[in-house]
Amino acid sequence: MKKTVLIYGLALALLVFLLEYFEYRFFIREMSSELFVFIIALTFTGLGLWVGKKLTNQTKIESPPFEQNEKAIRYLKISERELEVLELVAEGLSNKQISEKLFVSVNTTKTHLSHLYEKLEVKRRTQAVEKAKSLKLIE
Amino acid sequence: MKKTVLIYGLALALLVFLLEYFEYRFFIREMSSELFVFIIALTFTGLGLWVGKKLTNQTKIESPPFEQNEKAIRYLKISERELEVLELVAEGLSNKQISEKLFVSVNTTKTHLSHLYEKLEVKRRTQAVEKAKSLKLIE
DNA sequence: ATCAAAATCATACTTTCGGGTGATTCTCTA
DNA sequence: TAGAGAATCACCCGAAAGTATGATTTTGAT
Repeated sequence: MKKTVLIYGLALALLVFLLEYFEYRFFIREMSSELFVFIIALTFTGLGLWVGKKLTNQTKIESPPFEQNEKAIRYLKISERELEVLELVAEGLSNKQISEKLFVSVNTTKTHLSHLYEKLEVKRRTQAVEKAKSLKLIE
Repeated sequence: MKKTVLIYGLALALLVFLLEYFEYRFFIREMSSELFVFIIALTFTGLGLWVGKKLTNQTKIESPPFEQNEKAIRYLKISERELEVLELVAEGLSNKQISEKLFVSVNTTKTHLSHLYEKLEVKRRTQAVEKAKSLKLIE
């Protein structure tokens, strides 16, 4: 990162220096103004591309961070509690285990699940997990 | 992609045109040569970065290719048929649906599943799917 | 040809899920 | 403060899932 910026700065400085040194007015007389601008433009487009590649490579190779699709959650009108249940289902817990974790009765868990199935338009918990993951509702 | 290149081309053409139109020699007299080069360079570095971002975003979002962990499958002694069942379970199918797809009885499917649960050391289909995915047995 | 593993199926039984219905309490907002 | 939505719980019933045990058939390797 720092290295990339440094190299970029050096390249920039070098170009300016060279132009100055060789009296760039001389070049201008030799080539058309369009060509001159073109060369500068292409050079620095290349540099920009290169810098961009360096920068993105360093941020993208890392872990692909999970970002929850909150829009979808809102759109599907899935409540906080329902989402909690969904996450636990995705971990493979049984209704009973989920109920114990959340300190509610099994019936409550079942109700939440029923609502989830409706909203996700599925029939089974496995399908719910699949859909929820594909919609990025859960990790 | 095409759009990106098009916009880049247009920006380039526009700049050249403007410089020509306003007799850019006039500018040069007003500002130092370093400054002139600087502005061009910065402009096209920015363009390069932008183009780079567009391009990488389109190539990087692609799919990270799935490669099955065959070693683990062999180590766990999971048979072909069992793996098939596992994949269908992961798609959210019921035992009945799986049985129909594989042209076997529900009992057979259940037997395969029992064996899978043993080998994966889990109790439920949801956990089996979770574990199988984390072990890269299935996609 | 024999042996072992895998695949198939069955029967019986228990547990878990899921659907349907209805009720109560809480909380937030118009 | 009235009303809507969320969370809680209960009861019932049928369907699906999972367990246990045992049996037969296929298949591949020795």
